[in-house]
Amino acid sequence: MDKHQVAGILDEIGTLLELQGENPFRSQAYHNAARALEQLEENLADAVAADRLRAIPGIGQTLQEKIKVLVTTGRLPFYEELRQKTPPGLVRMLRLPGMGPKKVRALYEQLGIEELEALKVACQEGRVAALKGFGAKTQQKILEGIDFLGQAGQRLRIDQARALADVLVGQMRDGPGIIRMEVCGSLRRWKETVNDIDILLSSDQPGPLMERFVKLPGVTQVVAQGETRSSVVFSHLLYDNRQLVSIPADLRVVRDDQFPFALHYFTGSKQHNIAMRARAQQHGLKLNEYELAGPDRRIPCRDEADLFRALGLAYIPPELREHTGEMEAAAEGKLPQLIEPADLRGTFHCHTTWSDGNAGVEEMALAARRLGFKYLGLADHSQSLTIAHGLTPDRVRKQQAEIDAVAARVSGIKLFKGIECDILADGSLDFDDDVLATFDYVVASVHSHFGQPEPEMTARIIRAISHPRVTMLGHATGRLLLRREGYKVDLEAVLQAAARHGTLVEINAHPHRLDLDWVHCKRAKALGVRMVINPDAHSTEDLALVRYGVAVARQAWLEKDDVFNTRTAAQVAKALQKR
DNA sequence: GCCGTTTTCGGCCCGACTGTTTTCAGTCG
Repeated sequence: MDKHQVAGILDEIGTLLELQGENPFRSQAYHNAARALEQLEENLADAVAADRLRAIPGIGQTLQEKIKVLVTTGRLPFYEELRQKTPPGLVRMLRLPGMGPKKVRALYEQLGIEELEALKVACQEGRVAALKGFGAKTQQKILEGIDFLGQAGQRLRIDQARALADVLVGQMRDGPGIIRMEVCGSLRRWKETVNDIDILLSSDQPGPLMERFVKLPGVTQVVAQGETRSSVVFSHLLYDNRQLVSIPADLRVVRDDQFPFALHYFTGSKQHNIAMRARAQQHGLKLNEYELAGPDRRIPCRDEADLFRALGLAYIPPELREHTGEMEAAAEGKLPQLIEPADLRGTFHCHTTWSDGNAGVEEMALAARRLGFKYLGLADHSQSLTIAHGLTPDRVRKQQAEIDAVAARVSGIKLFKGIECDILADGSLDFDDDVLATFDYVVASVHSHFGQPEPEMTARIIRAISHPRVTMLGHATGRLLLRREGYKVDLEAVLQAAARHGTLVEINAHPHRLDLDWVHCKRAKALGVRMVINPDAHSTEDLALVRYGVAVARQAWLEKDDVFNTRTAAQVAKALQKR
């Protein structure tokens, strides 16, 4: 059982305990432990074997033992008993907005409702409104919530949420009365997926702004409207008007002198905030979303940097605010100089119409130049991937001739000739050495036999990346975002092999299949692996997706030198030649 | 269930908003 599975079970236990009406701090302890496990960099089985779990903050004696049982036996009697006495439908009912464990429990105990479908019927028959503590409005909200869950209610990918946030902010900006405005929450921390959009603004007249917000075009539901905070559901068409995407959006308004505190507070994460409040307490101060204050004085701050400084901390970038050691590092002045989007000088994993891309070589080159890139690596698919028009050796020659021709025509951008070469089932490569030798670089990727058992998949990838012609490993885990699945691979072993052979490992930045997450990247860095941020671009627009890769790199505390494509074109050319 | 330079017991962030209440519990972030 890997750490994600164990973390999932601990999370579920926490939820089940809430539904049992347990001490909330006890259930919280399970959620906290789940979070801690997700961020574990090393292999969970190793940590268990070496008795290192206890050292992780949030995991004590009891949880260490439960995790150990789970990892070694794959089961946990305590969990199974808990599941037995809680109908699984109750967990789904918790996802309804405004429904917490107490309400779900009341519905179950007093009406015997244990499924969303039964709840809907009970609402329609008016039985819910008759319950003590419930009423007509609650009943109506539940019905709306069931509807919303049916059509949306899912976490959104960050690229979709950003697009919607841009629309919302743009619409708000058109009006008067706004002093400062910022998108905060998990969106500002660049999490892969987000639950909602949080917008914070400062103003002297919150009332009219609230009115405007809830009446914006695209607002399909007003969930709450107060003097300083409103919640709506916002819907917008994305992808050339082909897909309607909905997401809850919150607006909060504060006075301008409160803005830095509110910005920090609403950016989170929750764990980071709790740690910050504790630190404020150690300084004899109280921190909330409005102020940092002692018993007899308020400490004025113009921006977040002032706030951190007042607590003896260097400025912590939003991407680092996950309570994973950033406070300690900031206190000791040991925060890294994070890689910046502008540090990227080019990218490598890009397809063209020669295989399954939808733009030609020249179009891609021009688009890369417009983005300010100094070089672009073209890496179409190799011959085995027939479904994607993989290049045969003959077409490789023709494509390379075209790249030379485009390079001669287009100035200001250097083109590298690459290939995304399939790793065949046995770990051999899809071209003979004489063909491989014609490329500036080779990205090796798995595109077939995804179902191989872990040992075979691992051996296959390690064999491929130890090949002297292979420059970088493409989508190392094949992880698909939202579905969270990839191929089964011992990533630790793969990263160690990459470190041994000096193989670059790609941070695949395409939001659809973001591959290495920040925990993986931290581990990779610790093992001495250098990374490369690639968008797996199939269109000119996809090139801009490297920004998401930069976000992952920042979350992993990577600096400019940790990432290969921060080098100049000349440095890249030299490095590739040496191989 | 976790945690400890005020603590091994008694805390555990805290304020806004809603709905059902008549002073507050539940939910959310």
